[in-house]
Amino acid sequence: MPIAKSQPHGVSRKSFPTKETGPSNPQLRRRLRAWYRRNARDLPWRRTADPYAIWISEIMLQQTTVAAVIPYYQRFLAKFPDIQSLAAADQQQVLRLWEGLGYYRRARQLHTAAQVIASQHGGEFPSEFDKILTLPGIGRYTAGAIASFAYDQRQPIVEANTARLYARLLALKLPLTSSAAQEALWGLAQAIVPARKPGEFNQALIELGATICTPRDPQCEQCPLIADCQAHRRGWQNKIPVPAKKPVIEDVTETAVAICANGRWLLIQRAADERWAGMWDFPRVKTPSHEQQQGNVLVADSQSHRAADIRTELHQRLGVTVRSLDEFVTIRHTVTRFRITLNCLQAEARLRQVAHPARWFDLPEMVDLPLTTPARRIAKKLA
DNA sequence: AACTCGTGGAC
DNA sequence: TGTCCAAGAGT
Repeated sequence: MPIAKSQPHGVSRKSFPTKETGPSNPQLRRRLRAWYRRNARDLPWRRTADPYAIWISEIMLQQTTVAAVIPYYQRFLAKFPDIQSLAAADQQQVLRLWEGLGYYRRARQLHTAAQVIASQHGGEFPSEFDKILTLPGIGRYTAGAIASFAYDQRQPIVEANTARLYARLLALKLPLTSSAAQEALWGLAQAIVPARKPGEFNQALIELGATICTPRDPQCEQCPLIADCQAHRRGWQNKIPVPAKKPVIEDVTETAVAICANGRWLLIQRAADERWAGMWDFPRVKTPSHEQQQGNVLVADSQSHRAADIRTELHQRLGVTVRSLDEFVTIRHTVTRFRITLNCLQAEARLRQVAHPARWFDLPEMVDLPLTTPARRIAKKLA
């Protein structure tokens, strides 16, 4: 469970360690607001006060760039303009609209949350911070964002842009993911958010982090807070925040088989406990490999999978007898900690009964399904 | 506290 | 080609 709900009125100005130029300096806030009024980008979710629309945008924006989100946001709101329409939708439609955006749990929880709001909040998005925070997929940041943007409540926010900005203002040398750093960042966020128009002010903080206080080569000369920045004062703006250590990437080779029978294709629905849960994929078989670590990468040296083995496994798992087995395409796909080389084969089979999670689809049906990213690429080549 | 979960753009 | 990174949440 999330911790330490913020206390909007619990922190006095004097309680935060501050100098003349500290975060409680009203000049700082005035400069930031003035800068924002001149430099704010015109983003779709800044044109609305609808908490539903703002909610959708915040979920989509989690770990996702603005440019990637915009077309998804437009399509999603066109299809599901309100909580009721989303709550009434079936999950496959929601996933289809989310396809390509990644982190699909967001879509499933968004859908669940809409149903919770419909059944438990009278269909109206809750305005109380603690109630917002209880909804699935909404954590401390997103609850604060919705509360401040949609309801203009004084709530602090810490996300990628603001975390970097705060870390530089404080010359914070800790990794941002550490609990000590998180405490400092939320402390500053709480101290800096004003009582007047906190939503606009939080947007201004994000905007400054996104466009001026960038990860690399920040444009300090254009920053309205240059005089308040401890990192700039010490010339550390390129050393803060300190990089986190990167996880080992594993190299994986798999074989996918596009099996056709009488114009229908065999797809598998991914299980709830695996990647791309609920989405459809071409059947895959593991390619035997011998992993070996090279530097920071686990490399799989894999001999090409024998056709006879693939045929046997498909028969055992799906009860399908494959006749031909031809090379099709190879897709390289990088996911969180894996670099997947997907050898795709094309095959023909007899149309036979298959049991869940497998199913046959004709081409028009297939293109309407929520497909995994590699499966979508394959489907496009088949069409 | 460390992992998991995706994808595409910038450099 | 590789590396970094994004309006995080859940476990």
